[in-house]
Amino acid sequence: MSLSDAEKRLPAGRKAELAAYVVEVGQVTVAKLASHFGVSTDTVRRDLDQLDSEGLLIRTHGGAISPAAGTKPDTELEVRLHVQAAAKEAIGKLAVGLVEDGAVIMLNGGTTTLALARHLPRHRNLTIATNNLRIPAEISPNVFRDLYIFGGPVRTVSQTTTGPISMRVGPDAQDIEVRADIGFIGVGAVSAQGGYTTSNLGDAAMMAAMMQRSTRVAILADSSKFDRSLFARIATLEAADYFITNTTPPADLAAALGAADVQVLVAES
Amino acid sequence: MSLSDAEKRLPAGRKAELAAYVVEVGQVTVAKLASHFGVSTDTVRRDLDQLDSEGLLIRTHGGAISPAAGTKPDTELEVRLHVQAAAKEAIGKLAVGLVEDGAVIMLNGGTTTLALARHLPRHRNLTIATNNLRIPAEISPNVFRDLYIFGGPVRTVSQTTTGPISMRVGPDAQDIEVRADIGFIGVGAVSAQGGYTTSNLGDAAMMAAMMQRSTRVAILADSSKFDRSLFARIATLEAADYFITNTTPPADLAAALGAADVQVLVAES
DNA sequence: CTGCTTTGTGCAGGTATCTGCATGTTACGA
DNA sequence: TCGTAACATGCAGATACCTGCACAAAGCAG
Repeated sequence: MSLSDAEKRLPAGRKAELAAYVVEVGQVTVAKLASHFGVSTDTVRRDLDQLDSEGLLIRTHGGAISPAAGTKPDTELEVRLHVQAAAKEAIGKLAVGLVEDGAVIMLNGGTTTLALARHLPRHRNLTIATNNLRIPAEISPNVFRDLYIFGGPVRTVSQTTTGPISMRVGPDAQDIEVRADIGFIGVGAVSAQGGYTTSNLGDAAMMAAMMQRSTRVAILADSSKFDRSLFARIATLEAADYFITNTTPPADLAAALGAADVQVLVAES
Repeated sequence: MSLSDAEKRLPAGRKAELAAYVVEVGQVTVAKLASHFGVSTDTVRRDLDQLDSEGLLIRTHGGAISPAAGTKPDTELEVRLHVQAAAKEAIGKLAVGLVEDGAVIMLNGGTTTLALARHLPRHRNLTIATNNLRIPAEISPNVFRDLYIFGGPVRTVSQTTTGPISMRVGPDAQDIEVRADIGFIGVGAVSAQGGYTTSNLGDAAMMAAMMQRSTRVAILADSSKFDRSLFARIATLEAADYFITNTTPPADLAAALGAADVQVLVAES
C-alpha cells in the first residue's frame, strides 16, 4: 500500500496526509509511517515533531497518536454546561416555580433546560416530554410519572433529537398529538426585531412545535443572549408568556417584551 | 482477548488504553493488565505508577482502581456497567468485527451493546439506530453518518426508550419503515427451552421488532445469562444468526444453538 | 545561464527511553 | 508467625531519539 516511488510528493502534501493518517488510525509507529510514505524514519520524525508543535497530533516514543485518543468524550456539550453556569442555575431555579405537581411539561434541548431539570427534585407526578437526550440520565425517577423522548435524527453536539413531535404508543398505533401545560424553551438569542432565534433549523422547528403544543410558554435566556439574532427564527416575541433570565434586559428589549405581553422574570444571582 | 501480537503498539497509546480500561472496569490487577495488553507485569507496574502520578487512576497493592470509584451517585445503570465489564468488553470487541464501514446497524439498550458502541471508533459512515439513550453521548461523531434514536416512553433504570420502531422525518410525514444490515441485541437470558428472554415486556417488544427488521441478527450475552429464563420471551433461538459470548456455552445450550443454525462466537478473555 | 541560498532528505554517531529479567525487600493473608 | 505475592531496584539488550553533517533539488539574484 506504499505510495509509488515514481510519484514525487511535495513535503507539505505528505505532512498533511501523514497527519490525516494518524488521526484516522489513532496511533501509529514511525517505522510504519516511513514505509507507508516511502521516506526515511528521520524524515517522519521531523514531520511528526512539526505536526506536534502545531497541535495536529501528539508525538510519543515510537510514533504518534491522535490528539483525540484517550481523551474522554468530553463533548462540546460538557463545555457549554460550564459557561454561564451560575446564570443557568438561577434561571432554572426560578423557572421551576412555574411548575405544579402533576403538570405536563415540555423541555427542549440545551444546557439551560438541563439546569431546570436538575431543579425539579421537589416535584412529583410530572409528565415530561423532551428532545434532550441528557435529561433521562440527570433527572430523578421520583419526580415524574412518565418521561417521553421525541425520537429522530440525533444532533451530537447538542445531544438532542430533531424529529417531529408525535408519539406512537404501540407497534401499530397511530400518531397521537401531545400537549403540555407549560413548555420551557431555551433559545439561542433574543432581540426586539428578530424575536427568538437559534442557530440550527431543526432545533428551531422542534422548539416552535413545542411552543405550539404548550398552553403556556416560558422562554429561558441568560444575559448573553440579549440583542442578538441567529440563523433560524423560532417565533416572534408574542409567542411566549414568560421570559426568564438572570439580569434585567436592556431597555429596548424590555419594552418590546412588555408590548408583546410577555412577563419578564429576573432571577437574582 | 490478548491483543494481536502482529500489531505494534505504542507505549503512550497503551497507557491511554490502560487508563481507560481501569476506569471502565473500576478495579483490576497487575497480572490481568499484563496478559490483557501482552506486556510484562513490570511494564504494567511502571505504567500504573506514572498514571497514578498523573491522577488518572489510583494505584493500589496488586493493581489499580478507578479514581471515580465511590465518588459518583452511581445510578443503577452505572453499577451494571461494571458487572462483568471485562466480559462485555470482549464481547463488544468481537461483535464489531461483524460490522463493515457504511453498514446500517441497530442496537438495543443495555450495557453490552453500549460496550459494543465504544469499540466502533475505527469504523466510518455507519448508520446507527438505537433506543439506547446513552449511545449518543458515548460514541464518536466520526464513526457514523447518521444516528437515530427511537422515541417513546423512557425506562429510567436502563436509559432506553420502549417506543415502536418507526421514523418520521418531517412534521407531517408519514411513518417510514426502517431496516438494518445487522442488529445487535443484548438479551437478559438465554436457554435452550426458553429461547431469548428479558425481564421487561416493552424491552422485549423493542428487541423483537429490531430483530425482524435486521437482515442479520447477533445476540450478545455474557456467561451469566446462560441457562436462565426471564419474564418476557423475545424470540426462539432460531431468530438469531450469531450468538456472541465470552465463554463456551454449556453443552445443552450449545447443542440447541447448533440445531437452531446459530453461529456461536466466543470472545477470548 | 550561472552561482548562491534555502529547504528537504538521508546517514552516522552518541544519548535517552523502553522493556524484561534478576535480585532483594516489603506487604498482605492464613 | 510464616509463605506467597507484589513491589522496588539495578542491569542489559533493543529500539528510538537527537545532533551534526553531507548531498540533492528547488528557488532566486545577477
